Amino acid sequence: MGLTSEDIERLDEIVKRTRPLHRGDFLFRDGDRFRSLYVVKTGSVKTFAPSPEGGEQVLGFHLPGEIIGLDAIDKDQHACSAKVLETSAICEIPFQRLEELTSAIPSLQHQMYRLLSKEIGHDTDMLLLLGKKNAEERLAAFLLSLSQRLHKRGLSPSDFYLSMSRHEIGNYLGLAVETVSRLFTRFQDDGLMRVDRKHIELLDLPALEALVGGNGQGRRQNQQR
Amino acid sequence: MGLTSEDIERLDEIVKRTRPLHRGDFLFRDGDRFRSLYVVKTGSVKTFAPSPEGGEQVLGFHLPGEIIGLDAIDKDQHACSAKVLETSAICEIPFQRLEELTSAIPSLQHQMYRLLSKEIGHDTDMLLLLGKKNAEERLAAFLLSLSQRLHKRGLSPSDFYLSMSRHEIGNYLGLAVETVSRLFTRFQDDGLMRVDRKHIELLDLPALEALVGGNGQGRRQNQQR
DNA sequence: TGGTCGTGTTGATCTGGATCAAATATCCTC
DNA sequence: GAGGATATTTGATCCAGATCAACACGACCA
Repeated sequence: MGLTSEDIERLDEIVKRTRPLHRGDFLFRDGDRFRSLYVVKTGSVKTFAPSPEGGEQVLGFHLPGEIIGLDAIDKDQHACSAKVLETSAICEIPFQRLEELTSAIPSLQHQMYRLLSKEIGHDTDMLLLLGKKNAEERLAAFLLSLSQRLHKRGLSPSDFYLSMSRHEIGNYLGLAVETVSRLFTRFQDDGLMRVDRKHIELLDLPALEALVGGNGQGRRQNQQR
Repeated sequence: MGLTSEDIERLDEIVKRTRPLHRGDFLFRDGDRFRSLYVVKTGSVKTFAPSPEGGEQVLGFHLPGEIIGLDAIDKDQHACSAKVLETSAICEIPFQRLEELTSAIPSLQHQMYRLLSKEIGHDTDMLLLLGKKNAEERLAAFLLSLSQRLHKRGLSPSDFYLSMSRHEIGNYLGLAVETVSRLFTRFQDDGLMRVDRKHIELLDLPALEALVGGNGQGRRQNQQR
């Protein structure tokens, strides 16, 4: 990424490795002072924000290689909580130190801008998903997203375990638990995947992609074409 | 914001003022190479992304003081289009130049991080809105958001014109045009606001806030409490 | 003055997915 | 390994909001 090995070393110096965290542990809670970004090394983390009615909105599931906490820079305070879904190794990067480093290393600064920008892009994708896609498309998109992200880390794109509950999946996708459950059943019946508890096998990636893509016509066809 | 007048001047030097743009003009289209960020001085702009089915998702409406294009840094290419909604004055900031400047001015770099982070925060709010709120709450939130943003720029928080169509509002909020129209009528009947064509008068801000806030119970109560 | 087009409103109907209700299946805890 | 709490699944019903279908305005123009 345009960083010299010396740069990498300097970056490496400010990263704190914490001992493994376990299911249910918090990286931070909403309202906490913002100090660090976190990077998932192994395991998974969910972030979620309280909604005014007392419920919560799951904002994302974070897999190895992904960064958490970027939304807190603005207000210097976390607006969401991050909870570990399974035993995980997480790195902590004190933001103050990182910021100093990025001032000194232009290519690192550029990477930071890209990282923040990429996060906006993800959110945009979610907006499209929540605004325009039906239940089936949402779940297919979710499964494919997991698949692709795991694959990027060298893991199997078609055989993996879900570390989150159906409840959390539903919350994330704006669907009721029951709908998620029914869709898993339907997808299995249709030969798209095999589901056993938390264990997922995607049998027909192309078909799932077609579902997300453009064949099905979204929520009928809602709004502007 | 921790910038000296000299800093401001250097920043000012790289900003391009373009002649006024008119309704329908594009700042950029999705797929365009990313070169600059844009800041609305007066008027308004909508950004929207194509959805696979051929429709589009309105991603945001941008009012004076707001910045456009941050999502394109990552891929060095725009993933959405930006269209002017009414005669508007827009500033262009070549990103390359800005990036050089932020390397030299730490407080400006910090502002950039905050800006990007804030954008993520906005998107997060929208996710919550689309994922957990019903039609009524969405429209109330939309109106209040406009109100607050206009007020921040010294304009009336309760009396303004909508530069976007009902269609665009619906698309943005994940609602059908008809629903938006009906809600305007209902809000008016309930004495919350006065609507005349594009002209809006908010008569009862507190009541609107209550609608968004926590009294109504969202989409019933959906998902986790 | 009348016609056409785009936008907005209003009414009737339909439906995807939420809710409600129950029956399992898993998971802990001691 | 029994017993209670939690998660998941499945079935029945309901309803907010989408869709379908007219109709009402302007705005603009010939």
